[in-house]
Amino acid sequence: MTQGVRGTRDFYPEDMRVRNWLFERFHEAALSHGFEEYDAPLLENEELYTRKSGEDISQQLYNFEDKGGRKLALRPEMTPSLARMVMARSGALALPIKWYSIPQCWRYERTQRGRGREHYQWNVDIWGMEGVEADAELISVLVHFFKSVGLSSDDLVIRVSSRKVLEEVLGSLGIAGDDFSKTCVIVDKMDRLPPDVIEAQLQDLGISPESVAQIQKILGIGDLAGIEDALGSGSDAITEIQSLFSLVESYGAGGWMEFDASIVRGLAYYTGPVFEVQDRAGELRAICGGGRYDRLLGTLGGKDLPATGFGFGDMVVMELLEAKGLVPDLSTGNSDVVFGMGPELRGAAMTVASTLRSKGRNADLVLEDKRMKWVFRHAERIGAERLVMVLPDEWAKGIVKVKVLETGEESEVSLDSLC
RNA sequence: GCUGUGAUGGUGUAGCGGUUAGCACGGUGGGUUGUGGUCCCGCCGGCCCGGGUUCGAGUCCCGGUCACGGCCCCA
Repeated sequence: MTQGVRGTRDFYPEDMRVRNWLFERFHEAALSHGFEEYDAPLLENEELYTRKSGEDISQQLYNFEDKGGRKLALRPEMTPSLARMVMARSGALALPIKWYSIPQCWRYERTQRGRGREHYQWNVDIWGMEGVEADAELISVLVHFFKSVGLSSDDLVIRVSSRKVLEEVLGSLGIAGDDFSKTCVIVDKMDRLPPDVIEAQLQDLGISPESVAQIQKILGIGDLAGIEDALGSGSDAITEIQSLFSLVESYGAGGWMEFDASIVRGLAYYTGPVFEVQDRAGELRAICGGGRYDRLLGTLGGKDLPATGFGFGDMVVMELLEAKGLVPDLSTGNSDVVFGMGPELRGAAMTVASTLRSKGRNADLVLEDKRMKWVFRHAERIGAERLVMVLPDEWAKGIVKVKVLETGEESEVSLDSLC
């Protein structure tokens, strides 16, 4: 009876304080870079997510039929909703747009440590810019956030590649278009699935074992020089990646980023630079993932508009912050406890509380008949700064007693000068 | 889909065949106190459900339910 739905979390006030702290850092990092917040419904039509590219996301949809027989899904990610919103106003939006959101996202799957069926995912996206300047700006938002919670490039690394690297390799093998997207989804699983499974899936797409070996060799490259050797310095993919690294260097964030050809990402819609943030120790799942998706609107039936963005879940980063001792002790934010001695002073206590509140103090008024002992313990438990006592003799003279709890210092203050 | 571990007051836990089922927090009443944080005392409140083994089960066995992990998979 007291249990929530499997894979969901309750946020008690002490948990909510931490969540708000984290979200405030998200907001601040995005706002500091000129992004605006948006939101969309948690419920979407299922067809928004049922793509044809073999992505598992559609298998893990938290979906159902409503009373009108409509097939709906709880959003597993924010990007399709965002794409829908952008498409609906495609002619009217002043480009580029820089938007962010902290939506709750859902998926139906087996729960594990750090993986519920629900999480909050900070999404930051730029639409209407083709250049890697936009991708670099996203990296800057991320680095700003990490610094603001006390994480450094010793803790984290942003691993970057580009779908164009694979595109060039696969193109030379005669694989392009839809097959290319499907290949990316399979290649993304290479380090998780047995080689024969991967080979079988790739051969279904008409890719020979020799080509598979070629792909694997490219994916093993972990530095820019290596990939330049492999693709040739004139290649678009190389030029783009080099440009991105150079821009990130200008932001002063060069130390955070590394090239890694094995970063592919499991979503079919990526088209250009893709990245993941991982902990240096390699103990956690990816903290954040993102990339460029210039042709998503086209697949949804609209006109293409270049776009790039990332999604950043709240669970994995909290694990890291807790492990590093970076989650601060947060107080309840109550500054005053107001207590009227006895029922006849209840009204007076309300007047005092109102006065304090109008002066901008957070006042927790004791609404019941409680003993002084309880009031003190209560004030201590909620971490109040002061206890404001309305006592019979003093109140007769228009005075209240104010006690600073930490120091024990006590003073008598008239209602007029109370603040 | 496969698998492991667990379930004891409201919360967190100890107990591993015979205990008045212990402790801490909480709630409540009282003592001390300046009607006053600490401290001290009393009280409230519990063995997930159903079978079985046993003279006797919170404890062992079987089934169920739920929870938390791991694998598979992964926005």
